[in-house]
Amino acid sequence: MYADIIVDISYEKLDRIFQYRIPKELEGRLTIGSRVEIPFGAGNRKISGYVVGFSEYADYPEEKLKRISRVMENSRRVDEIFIRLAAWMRSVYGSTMNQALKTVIPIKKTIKGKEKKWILPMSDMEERMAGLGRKSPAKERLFSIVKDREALSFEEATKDFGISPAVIKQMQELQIIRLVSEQVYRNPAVYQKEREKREIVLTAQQQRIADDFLWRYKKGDRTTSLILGVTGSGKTEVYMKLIDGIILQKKQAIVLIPEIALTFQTMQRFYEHFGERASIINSRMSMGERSDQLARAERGEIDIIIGPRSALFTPFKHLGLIVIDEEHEGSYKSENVPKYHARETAEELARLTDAALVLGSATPSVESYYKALAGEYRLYELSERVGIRKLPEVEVVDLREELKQGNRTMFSRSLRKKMEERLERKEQIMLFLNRRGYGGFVSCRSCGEAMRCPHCDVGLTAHREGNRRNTGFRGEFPCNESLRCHYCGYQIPLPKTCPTCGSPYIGVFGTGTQRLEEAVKKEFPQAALLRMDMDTTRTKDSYEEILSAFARGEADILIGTQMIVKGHDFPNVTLVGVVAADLSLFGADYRSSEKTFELLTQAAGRAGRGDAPGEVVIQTYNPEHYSIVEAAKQDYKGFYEQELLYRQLMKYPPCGQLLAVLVASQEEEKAAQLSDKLAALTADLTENGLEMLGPTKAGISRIKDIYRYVLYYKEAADGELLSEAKQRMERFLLKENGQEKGDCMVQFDFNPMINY
DNA sequence: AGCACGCCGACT
DNA sequence: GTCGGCGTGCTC
Repeated sequence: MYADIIVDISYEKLDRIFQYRIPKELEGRLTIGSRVEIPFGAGNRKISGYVVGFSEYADYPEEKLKRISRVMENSRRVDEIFIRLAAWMRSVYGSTMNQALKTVIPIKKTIKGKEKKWILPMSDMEERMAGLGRKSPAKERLFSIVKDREALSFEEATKDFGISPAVIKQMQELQIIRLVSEQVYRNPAVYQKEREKREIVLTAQQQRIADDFLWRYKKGDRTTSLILGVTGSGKTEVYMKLIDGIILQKKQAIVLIPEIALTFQTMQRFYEHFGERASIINSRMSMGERSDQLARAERGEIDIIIGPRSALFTPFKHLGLIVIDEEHEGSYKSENVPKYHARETAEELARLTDAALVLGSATPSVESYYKALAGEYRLYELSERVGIRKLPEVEVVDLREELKQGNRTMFSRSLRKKMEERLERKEQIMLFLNRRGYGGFVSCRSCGEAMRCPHCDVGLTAHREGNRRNTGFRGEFPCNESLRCHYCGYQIPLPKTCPTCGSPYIGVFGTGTQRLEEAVKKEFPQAALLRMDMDTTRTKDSYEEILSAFARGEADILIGTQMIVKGHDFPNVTLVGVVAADLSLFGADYRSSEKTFELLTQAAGRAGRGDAPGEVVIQTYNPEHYSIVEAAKQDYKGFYEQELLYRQLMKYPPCGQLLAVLVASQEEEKAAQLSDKLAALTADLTENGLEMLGPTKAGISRIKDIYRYVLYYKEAADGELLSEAKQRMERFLLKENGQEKGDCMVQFDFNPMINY
């Protein structure tokens, strides 16, 4: 047996596995995660590394393998746990150990590798240069460059002036120059002034849940809990009470929140109660700020961290509780390899650390509710809304009827009437459309040819930059109308004539937020509008800006995509209009109904959170579809029952497991060949009940000139055959191709959230 | 990152 | 020849 070891040096080129012999005296004393001291490099200098696996055979000339010097007993438990977690992620999600480790322990690399280094001249550098005995042209060269300057970046020196790092290092030691690394540590969180902690007052229902959970926690029961709480039932208060309880036992807590809901309001509530013992991480923070927070956590200066998916990897020494709010959110699944799901990973982390996991949602994922009903999770229900707020009244409008009546606008008569009323009463309106951009695709009405991206196999979408105020564009596009690719960002001005046949009759089809905005402007010219979608929120803060502008009452109507329905309370909003509920219903995705139900339920929850009662209008061509019917009733369980039938029938999760294998290559032929090969490799498993779909060209068969083939596997039971299939493919790829070589890239994605 | 190897020009 | 500086490449 040999040990696979990752070297504890923060340098990219060393970021891979090295194999070592295991000396007799250490046999059986090493586990994955052990920290060891090893001889490394030509000088056999002693460095530390982590055992990340064991191999029976050496992949490297056996005689060259060195022996592990010793185990470092004082290795930190946290590291060990994260390495085990990475090993778990590797085997479950199919990535390399390094990719997994990078996701789990990102600090080391970033803190040393990413910061910018500067070379500064020293005041007495001339004398020191003169003091050099021998001639040294490279030093002279650097000297002449630096002496007239304030500073020179390290990169510039090595790349542009061809000075090697060795020389720079020497000159630093000779005190001719000075090296400064730029670390921008802006003051991170805006801390509350010392003030009285705000105590949490719970309703009887909330209190019962908290008591029951903490009682079981003290007994050592670590069953995962699912809190099904209708919107406005005060899940956050319950979380805070649970955290209070585990802090009393000297434990720490991680609270995961979807990035989009990480608003100032949310953090405020935690700060008000927990003060400086709580800290927040978000994607707007610089690497420095982020690792600063993680260091504080490791030192035990904080007890609670609140953040998105990646906050899961906060190195607490005494983790006791992980809370995942809005657990159904798609953003908990990583888009990057390893494509881990925060919920599943949190479950494993909780197991490794003996922490408890609490999930919460008004519309739990079908998977989680299924487990709760099966008794695998403990189910808690919060059915009462806090205060006396009533559920909004929901009206479903059949757009087919509207069409029959000759109404061809985007607004049904009912929605229009209600909008007029609100505008008169100076109340606010939200219009929700599950689609971005100005319109759908652009095509020629003469020859029927659609405008497509030359690099990605998708249609281009039209964008109009008329309304500068809200668009977030800073005038970098000269044209007023443009065609853009949503995948690679390719952009051309909107052609006046068809590039294929020359006809001037080209037009924009479909609907989008910009189109809706124009329609509203035409119908309600007196109303002030704000629009929020991917295009108006390019910059990190514009999201917050738009929402707070709306909260301040600077506009009567907020138009937007799903972004506007998450989090945020707008007390003055009394009408929510879902303009076309079907848009998310027919995505070629088994989660379409679930997504639609979630979005509609959330959208409805936005109305009438203040004193005025709220109304919701859902416009649809499918008024009898269960996700619309049940969303209108705000009935999660009703939706779940019908959705489960569909999942059972189709063997989709939770009644089955899916594995998507994506094979990508610059050369289409190679991707096709490899995907065929992988299919052949696993073909015999179909006899045992594994279903294989494909391989075929991916739905988007080309992105940025990389061809994509996809292979789907489906299994009714526990996913054992899927793992078997994945393992076979991995082994094959490692042998034949060495992971990514062979000009192909292969990615595994379990129960994917997207369509390939 | 740190170390050694080998090249190259300069000087004994 | 030989010595030191400098770039390059490797590290199980």
